[in-house]
Amino acid sequence: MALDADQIAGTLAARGLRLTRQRRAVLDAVAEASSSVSPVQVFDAARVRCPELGLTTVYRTLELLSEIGALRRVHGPDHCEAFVPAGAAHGHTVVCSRCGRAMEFTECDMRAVVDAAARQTGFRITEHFLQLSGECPACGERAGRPHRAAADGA
Amino acid sequence: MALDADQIAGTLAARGLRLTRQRRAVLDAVAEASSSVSPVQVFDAARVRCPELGLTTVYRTLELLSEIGALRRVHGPDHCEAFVPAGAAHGHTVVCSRCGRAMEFTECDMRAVVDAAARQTGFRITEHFLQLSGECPACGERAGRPHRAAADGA
DNA sequence: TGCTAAAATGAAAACGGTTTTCAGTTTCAG
DNA sequence: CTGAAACTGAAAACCGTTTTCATTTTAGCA
Repeated sequence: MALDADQIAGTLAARGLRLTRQRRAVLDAVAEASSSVSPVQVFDAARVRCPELGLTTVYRTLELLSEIGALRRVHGPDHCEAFVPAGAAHGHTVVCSRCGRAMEFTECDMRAVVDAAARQTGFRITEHFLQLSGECPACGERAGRPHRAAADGA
Repeated sequence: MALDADQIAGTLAARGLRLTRQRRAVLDAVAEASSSVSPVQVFDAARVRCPELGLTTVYRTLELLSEIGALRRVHGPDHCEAFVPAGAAHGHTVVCSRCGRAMEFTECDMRAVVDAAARQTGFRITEHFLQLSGECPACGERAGRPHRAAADGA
């Protein structure tokens, strides 16, 4: 997920802040994740690179990086507090209910749904959180289901 | 939100469970709320009717009523864990990010989106979790936004 | 190169919401 | 009436998050 470390470093510097080794580790951990991640997941992942990293710093950094727009907070169905790289914020996640593998999909046109909801409720809708789940191709095959082309769409 | 107490009592009875005074108080508290409510809000509201009600019971009841489909869990603006009465129809929830008020919308046709996601990822999609958030009509007006008749079919 | 002030850090304590434990009460079937 | 199961509230335990605090790192500068 394209998170330009230099650019982020610049944004921080403009505030007199720094992109330290710890912050870099947190940033990378979120960027490399295949789905939204909770603070503890970030902690575990980032610790591989930066073993002396503390959980406190993870929280502080997630907060900070959200503030400057590098990350985005999302409400996951499981963990309420989860983070995704800001670039992926408008993509959505498909999670395999068998193996947990997650993929992003970006070709999502929610306009019709959002418009319908706005029409029905009168809300001015500004955000949507969508998470799909099902069976990934690998699990489908493993379960003996013939591997139909992805474009099949059924 | 129409929550038919008799029907719920029946659903509970089918499991050998009961709609006690306390559970009834919790149910009513959520049903009467104008927005999504947190466990503590339910506690406070239900206590007016049932002063000896304990917070523990509120948690247990909210869990139970969600399980049988009488309530729906949503992500509130402040509190992650919030509840709204579940409409009879299987719908989705729109939550106001200002005041927490929630509405259901049922005219949701996710087929296009789901198909697109399946096409892009190769997943066989079986479930979706969708939550919209934005600004409810009342908050929109309060914020000085002209009341465009979104709900009036405009 | 040293020095200073600000930024940043981790460990531990504090905090607050949720869950579990437990002993006692209510309800229902027989 | 009696026994078993459902149900309850208070208190304790639990767990994720935030705050506190003493220490370390860093950038700017003489």
